[in-house]
Amino acid sequence: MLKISKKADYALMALQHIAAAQLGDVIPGRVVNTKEIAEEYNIPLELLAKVLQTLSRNALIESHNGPKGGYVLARRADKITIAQILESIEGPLGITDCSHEKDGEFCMQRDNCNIRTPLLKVQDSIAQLLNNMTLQDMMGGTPLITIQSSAAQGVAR
Amino acid sequence: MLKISKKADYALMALQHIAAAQLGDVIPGRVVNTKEIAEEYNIPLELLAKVLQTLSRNALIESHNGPKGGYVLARRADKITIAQILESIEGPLGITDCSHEKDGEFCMQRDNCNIRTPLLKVQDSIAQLLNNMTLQDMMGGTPLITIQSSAAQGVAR
DNA sequence: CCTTAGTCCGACCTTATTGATCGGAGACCA
DNA sequence: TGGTCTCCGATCAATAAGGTCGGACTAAGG
Repeated sequence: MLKISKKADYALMALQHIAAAQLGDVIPGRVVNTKEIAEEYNIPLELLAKVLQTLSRNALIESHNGPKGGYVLARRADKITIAQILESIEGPLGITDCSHEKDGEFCMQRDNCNIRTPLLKVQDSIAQLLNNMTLQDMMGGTPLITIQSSAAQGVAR
Repeated sequence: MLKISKKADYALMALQHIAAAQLGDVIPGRVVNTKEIAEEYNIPLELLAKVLQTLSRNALIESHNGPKGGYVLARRADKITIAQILESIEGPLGITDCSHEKDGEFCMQRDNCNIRTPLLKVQDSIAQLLNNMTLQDMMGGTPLITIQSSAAQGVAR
């Protein structure tokens, strides 16, 4: 239960990879294309492309077309939260259907609903969790920043 | 995103109702049948029945057949956690596909996967949240527990 | 300047999961 | 013992996810 979609998974992997490339696993500011990511993680190429398009449309990454093109982070890794990434792909966080009811529409159970309030509390806790964790925080295994020792480069790629 | 299924929703409503009936909104120890719950909350009768069957099979409620039959809580409301309820309906908690991989099977991305560890941290936090909240806590606007998000700190570095 | 290879982009199809439904079996009470 | 009320298991339709195809654009290289 509460499983996030494959597309969201792919988005997280791709962003982690792009961030790592940009922070300097080889060359700082490097542009990385769809094919490279797809092969690295065994993700269906065309599906990953679709995911990256969505992320681009939501201004999390920037696309550069043509030969030597690819994607670059739109802003610093510590300014991109997990919540933003997931919401770009799967839409707004909503444990229940009645989480974001507009005026006028409401579920059939609304009148006597006895679980709405507690569930919204749970939802808030999860939202807080995802909002407080950034892409930077996910870069645990890979060396942060720095062009440094050749040992570090060996590990990174 | 992260939306729980309708069936899980129904399960929570039904259990809350059964618990309320049992704790004495009219008669303590009262047996409540499927039809009563379905009408109270405008839930499709047959679908709710299926949900209750599942809960019964998972030993969260006890079924009594025949006229004047119905369902009763299998144990005290403060001994039933939200996690147990949701898992009965939707299966074990798993943010990602690789959450409960058995030996031998693993996702294609496993080798170079860079997000598995941080996501498992997030999952643990959510599990903790759901395990610490009982059916009792959902009764009548009672105060709720809130966990502070420790996932981000735990993963960083 | 023009060709060409490489890239992103948007619409389409297939498959799996959820939501909902139907008829039957068992149990209790009169 | 008959009838009625209840739970139960198997089956069908709707929705969303996963995956695929061809076209449009860009920038380099001759």
